[in-house]
Amino acid sequence: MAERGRPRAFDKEAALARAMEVFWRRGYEGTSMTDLTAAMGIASPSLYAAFGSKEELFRQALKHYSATEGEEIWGGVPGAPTAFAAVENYLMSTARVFTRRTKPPGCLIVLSALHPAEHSDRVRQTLIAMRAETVAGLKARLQQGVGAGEISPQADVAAIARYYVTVQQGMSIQARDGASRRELEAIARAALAAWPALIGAPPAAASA
Amino acid sequence: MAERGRPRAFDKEAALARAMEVFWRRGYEGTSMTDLTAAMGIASPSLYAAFGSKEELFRQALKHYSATEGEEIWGGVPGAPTAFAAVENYLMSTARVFTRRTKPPGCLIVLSALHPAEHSDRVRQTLIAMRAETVAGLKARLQQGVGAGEISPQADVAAIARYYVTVQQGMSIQARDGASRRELEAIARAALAAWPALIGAPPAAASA
DNA sequence: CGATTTATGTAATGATCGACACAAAAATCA
DNA sequence: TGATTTTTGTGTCGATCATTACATAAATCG
Repeated sequence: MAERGRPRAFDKEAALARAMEVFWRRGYEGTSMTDLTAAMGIASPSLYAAFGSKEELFRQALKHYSATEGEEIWGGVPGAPTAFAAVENYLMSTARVFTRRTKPPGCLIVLSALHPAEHSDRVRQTLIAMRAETVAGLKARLQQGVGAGEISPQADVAAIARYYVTVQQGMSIQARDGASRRELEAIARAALAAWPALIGAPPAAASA
Repeated sequence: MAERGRPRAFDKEAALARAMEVFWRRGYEGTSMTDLTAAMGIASPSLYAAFGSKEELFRQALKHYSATEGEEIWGGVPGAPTAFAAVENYLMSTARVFTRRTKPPGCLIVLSALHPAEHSDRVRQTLIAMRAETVAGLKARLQQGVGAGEISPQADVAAIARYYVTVQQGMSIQARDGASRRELEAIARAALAAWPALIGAPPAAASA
């Protein structure tokens, strides 16, 4: 390569991974520049030169999270053999990823910015959009299940997708409260127990 | 009454209600003294004289929340005719209370302090304990259902309670993301669809 | 080599955080 | 009335927030 100027003295990818973990554990607003520079092992001018600002660093941390943790949770969904297997894999992967001893519990995308605030509202809106995309992605996979004859065309796949994503988001709270992997798996199994009742025609009461 | 000294010039109960709503909307750390004094219509020395500190004000707001919103969500649970009716009432009340146009979406107890932080960790621990009490309360109501013969003695009532509380906590996230009352009710119905499968003996796979 | 470019460490910016000192105001008590 | 007690409004405390000036260090280019 041989680029001009003094070379960077730290590993940018490693520093980003550290930053991601701090945001994950403490939230966007709850993370201070002091927290970040301490965890990344660099001074603030280096952080600004490499990542732009706290908000831009967070956005790059979001990408890193999607590529690593997000992939581990969601990776099995698109190629799952059935719609049920996709949902099952999604929730069971969640139970595992949310309870690793070396990583913060729960989900970065769900927990990082839940409250409206002037100086973080763009971040919050981004996260809301990402969560909506999760519902849309699961709905799309369920729609495949309708095409495959696994799910009734009468079923409300949007509602089913929203339900399972809601359970997964609740698991973030539970993980924060100290729930074990086994407990999260039991929650996932309970949620999956509704499946047979959901994939048929909707009950008459729903359209009344 | 006739107490000594200059009388308070503001309504303490009304000011507490305003403070509760600010904490509810913006979270504990996300709420500043400036936010509070503006919403309550008083200056900070009056706030400190009447409520002690930001943390003590929050704790009193928590009590107020439990007595009003909490009661509206939970009130029907203890006296419900059946265990199923209790859970149904819990989730349906939640869908209504979480989506009132004049109030912040979602639950104060669930959303206010999810991240560990030095100057708010006692508050966070209190909220964790309150959420654990919710699970314990629902479990106790389900246990009554076991006694009444509605639920199999083999069923894992602790897991069932944790599952339904998890769904309700996920509904807080959904409400924050703009879900409507109808959408939350659909989530609740989907969660309730698991009920028949949950109240029998646990599947063999669960104990393997 | 000297000139240029980029990164680093120190230190400081203005803004905001929660909390409080202080004195004036408004009530009761003697 | 004067003494006592409590609240109110103004102003400010040190600490911390995200961000950046500035000078120095370390690399490449000519």
